[in-house]
This record gives sequence, C-alpha cells and structure tokens, in this order.
Amino acid sequence: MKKILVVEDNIDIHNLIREILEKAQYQVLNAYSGTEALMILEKENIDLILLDLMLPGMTGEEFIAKVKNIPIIVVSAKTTSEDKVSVLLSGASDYITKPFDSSELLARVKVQLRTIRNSNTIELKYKDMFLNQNNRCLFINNQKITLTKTEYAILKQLLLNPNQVTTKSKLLELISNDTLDCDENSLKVHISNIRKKIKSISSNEYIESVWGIGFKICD
Amino acid sequence: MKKILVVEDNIDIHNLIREILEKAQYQVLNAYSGTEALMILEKENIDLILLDLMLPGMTGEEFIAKVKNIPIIVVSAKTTSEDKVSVLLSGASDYITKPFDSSELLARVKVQLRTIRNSNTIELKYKDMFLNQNNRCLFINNQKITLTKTEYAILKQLLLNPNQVTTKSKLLELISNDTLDCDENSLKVHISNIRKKIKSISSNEYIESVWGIGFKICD
DNA sequence: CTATTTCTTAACTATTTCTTAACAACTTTC
DNA sequence: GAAAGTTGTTAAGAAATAGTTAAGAAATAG
Repeated sequence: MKKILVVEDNIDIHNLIREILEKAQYQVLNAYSGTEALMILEKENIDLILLDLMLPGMTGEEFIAKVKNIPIIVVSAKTTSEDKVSVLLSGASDYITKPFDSSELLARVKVQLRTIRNSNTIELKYKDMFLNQNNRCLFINNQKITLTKTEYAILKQLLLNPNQVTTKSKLLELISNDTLDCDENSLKVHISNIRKKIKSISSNEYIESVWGIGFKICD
Repeated sequence: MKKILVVEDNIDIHNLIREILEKAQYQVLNAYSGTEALMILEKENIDLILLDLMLPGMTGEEFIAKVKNIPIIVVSAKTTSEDKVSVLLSGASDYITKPFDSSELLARVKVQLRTIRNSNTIELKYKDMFLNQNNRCLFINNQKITLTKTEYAILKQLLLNPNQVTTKSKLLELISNDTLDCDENSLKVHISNIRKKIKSISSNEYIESVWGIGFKICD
C-alpha cells in the first residue's frame, strides 16, 4: 500500500483530500505545516507528497527544495501560468488548481506512483530493442534472442546507461565471476557474439565501440 | 540534447510547438499520424512524446498503449476531467489543454525530462558546440562528430578553459600516453584533424592558434 | 557420468588511430 | 622583401586496438 503525505493547513480541504485518497486505498499521512511534513519524511517512507503552497512558516518552494527523490503534486489556489511554472521548475512533479476534480486528482496521483523509480520496470528499452529482465531474453522487432549469462550482463549494463560509454574495465569487472581471471580478449569475444546474434535478425548496429575506452549503445 | 517527438496533425499547432521547443534547445522530431510516430520510435531513441489526441487513423489511447517507457504529454483541446482521467490512466504522464501557455508547456516538458537517468548528462558547452562527456561525442547544430581519444582530450582541455590559451606543452602532456614520445608535429596534425571534422558540418572557426604559445577557443 | 552449453584462450585478420616526414602557407624580424 | 621561425596540410607507414574464428577448458544440466 502506497503512503501519501498530505501537507495542507486548511482542515476542510485536508479532510476532503484524505477522504478521496483513502477511498482509493492509499495510506494517508497528515501534516499541517512544512516543518511538520519534513519531520514525518525523516521517519516514514513516503511515496508521494500532496502539497498546498500557502503554508504557515515555510513557503512551498522552500519545502520543495528540501525534498529529494519523492514526487510532489502541488495543489494550489493560484491559477496563473507564472505560479505553475515557478513551482514546476523548482522541483514539483505536477500542479493541480483548486477547485479540483477528485477523479483527476486520483489520476494524477496514479501517474506519479507509476514512475520508473517506483515501478521496477522489467523491460529495458532502446529504440526497437527490449531486454526482458525476467526471462533474460532480448527482443528486436518482436523476435526473441536468447542470451547467455554474460551476454545478458553486458547488454544490461549498456542498456542501463544509454548514450554513455561503459569502460572495458567496468565490463570486465561485471563479467568476471569474482575470479578476475578473464581478460580483454574474452570480452571482445562476448561482444562479437552478441553482435552476431543481433545481426541475425536486424540490420541495425546497436553496440558501438569507443576506441581505447570501451563500448556504448548510442544514437 | 534531448529528443522530443511531436505527434500532431494540425500543421499550425505543430509548427508552434516545434518553434517553442527548438527555441529551448530541444531536438524536435515530427510525426503527423500515430503510425508514423511508431515508425520513428523504432528507429530513434526518443526522450519524450508530445501527443495530440485527435489523430488520423489511430486514437490517442491506442497509441499510448503501444508506447513503453517513454513519457507522453498529451496536448488536447478536450478540457473535461473525464478526458484527462482516461488518458492519464491509460498511460500518459501529463495532460495540457489547448490553448496552452508556452512557458507552462516548457516547464511540464522539463519535469518529464528531469528523471534520475536524464539528469546526469555532463556536457561542456561553447556557443553551439556541445561536448558530451558521457559518450565522448561532439555536437554542432545537432550533428554528431565522433572524436578519437586524443582529439577528445584536446577539445575537452580547450573547452574547459575557454577564452584562455592552452600551451602546446600542456596539450602535449595531455596526449602523450606515458611515453612522451610524441612531438609538436603530432599535435599539429591532431588539431588539423579536429578542425577538418568541424569544418565538415560548420563554417565557424572554433579553435584559434596563438602564435608561439598554443591554442584557444574564444569569442 | 555424460551431454550440452558457455566461457576462455590463442592465433590471426581487419581496422582505426597515431606518428612521422615532406612540403606548403603564413608571421615575424631584420 | 628575404630569411627564419612557426603553423597547416597531406599522405604513408607504424603502432595500437578491435574483431573473428576455432578449439579446448570449465561449468551446467540431464
């Protein structure tokens, strides 16, 4: 069950929001000021924050700046674009104006709880290439390629860091099972084998070599 | 530089959106139907999709269902909560109603691009020249130039110290791999090769020589 | 224990990058 | 404006790295 922290000093609106969320099976925690909310954040593992901008003591922007890695939906009576923009740029993930529609509030809550960091994605995607982390298979154009353990490890590393060079030593570290007894030669063979498998069903080049450094999957 | 795919069949709105995004230094790709968009997604590595709901051939919901792992902002003339809710629940990440405010559009685009994975691109920028330190590529006018190890090292040094002369001996030190056996002649060739690569896609002169001292990148 | 798959090694080829060298072009100095 | 010094360009060969293949070793599955 997802935990949502509601930060709102107006009791009526607070209760309204809580009712909506609890009816949708979320666990709701309550804070009536920014400082109180920060205290709760230290103790609890919160998945999402609903924040009213006009709080006693601390401004909404100040509060947003102190929160890291938790999505924040601002619920505010301010309707101008300037307000929305400044809040969104300062770190909020969404902005809903009062009065709000309860179903829209719920939908936007679901969007935030459905992010990559919250849902462990089983598929790594790059262009038309999918690496399924359940069955360790690679799909290109819906065609399946079975990978060996090391081939999977190499591709996963590259797909986790697209448009980034992964050094040969990093890859070697990955594939050497504690022993550290495999060398660069071995890595070259693995890369070659992966490319051969890919080439059998697609004409695209996915793995690029970066001369003297390592490999990357890149535009 | 982030790639945004705009899916919209109305030419005027399409051009307006493209203009806004390009002014904000995003690379914009265009699709005028859902099927066209899906084709582009297979080839290109898109960071974000801006989608008009009313498309020829395929409904917005059908399109959204086919896209995985790429955030979608729906830009629609439909303003009812029901419309918003159904789209958000079917997989879109945000919903903007027409007519929209350009700064709010940009802010919401930034929110979607501000994920953990996207936030760690390290780029050295100079005028319209971007040296991406993740993939060691140089971009001028969105065109990619691949650099060799030494070319990258030289350009990085120059871009780290703009408007400043880097001495030839400093550069030699950089590029000589322990051996210290390369000479000034070699450096000249490298500089020449970098300039040749840049000249192939831009008429600007970036690297200036400082007679008797070294080189600089300068206004 | 055997059969199969996967990994590593080694020899070899192919490719890319770097250096060298010769020469052309440009600056400075006298 | 000629000489000396410096920079720029080009091409070719050297050096470094990447890629391929096949065979045997190691690991895994049956």
